[in-house]
Amino acid sequence: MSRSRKVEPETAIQAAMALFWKHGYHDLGTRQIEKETGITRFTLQTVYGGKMPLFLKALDRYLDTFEVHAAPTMSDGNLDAIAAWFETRSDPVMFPEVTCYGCLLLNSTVEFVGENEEVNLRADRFFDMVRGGFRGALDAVKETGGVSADFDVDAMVEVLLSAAIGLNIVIRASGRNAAGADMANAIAALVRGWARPADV
Amino acid sequence: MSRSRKVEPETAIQAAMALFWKHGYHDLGTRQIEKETGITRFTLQTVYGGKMPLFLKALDRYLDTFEVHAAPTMSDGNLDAIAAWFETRSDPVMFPEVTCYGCLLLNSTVEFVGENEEVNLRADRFFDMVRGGFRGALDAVKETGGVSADFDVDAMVEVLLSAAIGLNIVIRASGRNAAGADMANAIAALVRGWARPADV
DNA sequence: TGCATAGCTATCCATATGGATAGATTAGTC
DNA sequence: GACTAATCTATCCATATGGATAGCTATGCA
Repeated sequence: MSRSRKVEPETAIQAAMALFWKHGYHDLGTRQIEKETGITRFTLQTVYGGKMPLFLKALDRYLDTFEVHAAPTMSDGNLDAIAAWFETRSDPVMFPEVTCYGCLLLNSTVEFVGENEEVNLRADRFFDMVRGGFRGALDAVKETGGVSADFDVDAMVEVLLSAAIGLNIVIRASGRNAAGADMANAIAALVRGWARPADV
Repeated sequence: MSRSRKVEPETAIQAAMALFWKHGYHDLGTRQIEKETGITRFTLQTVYGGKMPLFLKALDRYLDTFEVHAAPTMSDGNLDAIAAWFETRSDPVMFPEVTCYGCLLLNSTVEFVGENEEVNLRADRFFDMVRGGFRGALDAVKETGGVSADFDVDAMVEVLLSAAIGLNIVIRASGRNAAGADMANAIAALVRGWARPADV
């Protein structure tokens, strides 16, 4: 049979994802990828098809992980769960060493200005996931009477999305998750404030 | 005396600012700057000192303009003014052909990951301006009784900042100001909803 | 033990980058 | 009209980039 890969393909793509997360696409060279992930420049070409395909693979891996572990999916009808989702962001239990660089997909979206179709597809998936998560959560809250009857779910989904984006950008700007603490707490307070007055 | 510049220095820096706005720093070459602004590569070196100094000059110019024309400065104690500031963002009267690329300073902050001190200084100035603007506006509203007495100004400043950032990122992601309409309207609705119940 | 397969090392290449420089050109001044 | 100074044009340069290729090496089955 053949010779075995120097680094596990799975480990390799995780490492590549972390690199793109921090440096973005254009500011990361294939030689640096080789040095820091162990993926040979040869393998980068023959196995992954080049730098851009590897990048897209990293985006997909990011989205898969995000979907399972990080996306807002609280549908227990509790505003607190939404608030906590924001609070956790500034003090994450998982992967703090990469999440301090913000959100890989937001970063990529900013970098490519919506001019790369492949990146756009991933961005669409990402925004759908986040919007859908918030909508499901707020729908459940409204259904259980956690907010007043005239609460505009669609509008507040957009508000939550904007807040989530802002929080991630602020964190990236400083490179520290904790730098988003004030903002995260403020958003959490806003969300909790949506509780039906009688229930407070 | 000496020969006169091919393009007005003022026109040149405006054009350079627009280019950096769209393309960012790393993805814009000096030859492209030369072609699209009229700034000779020679002049870029001798007069502006190189690509990075020109970029920083563009950032400063952006901030100066932002401070005068775009920063939130409504201190009339009216929540509507704050709401309108967001609504205007998705249908700007001024410079729609560049504002559709988001906010130059946010873009730069994302690109440099807080690792360039000169860029950091500009980012600090920017965030101070926005936070200060929102705080002044909300303070005035609270003072005139436009919101309830227990309204947490500091927290809602952070909420507005996160919303403003999110809005600009969404717009950049699509390259169209109008793409931020739903989000802008939602944020405006949120702000108007802060009005003291008795006043609604 | 030998052979086939796939990965690795080490180059090579065309291109693009930011920057430097030398000679031509244009302006205002004496 | 000649001189001076700043800008322009046209190169040149060292470096870095993504990608391609040729020969070496390790792996596991026959």
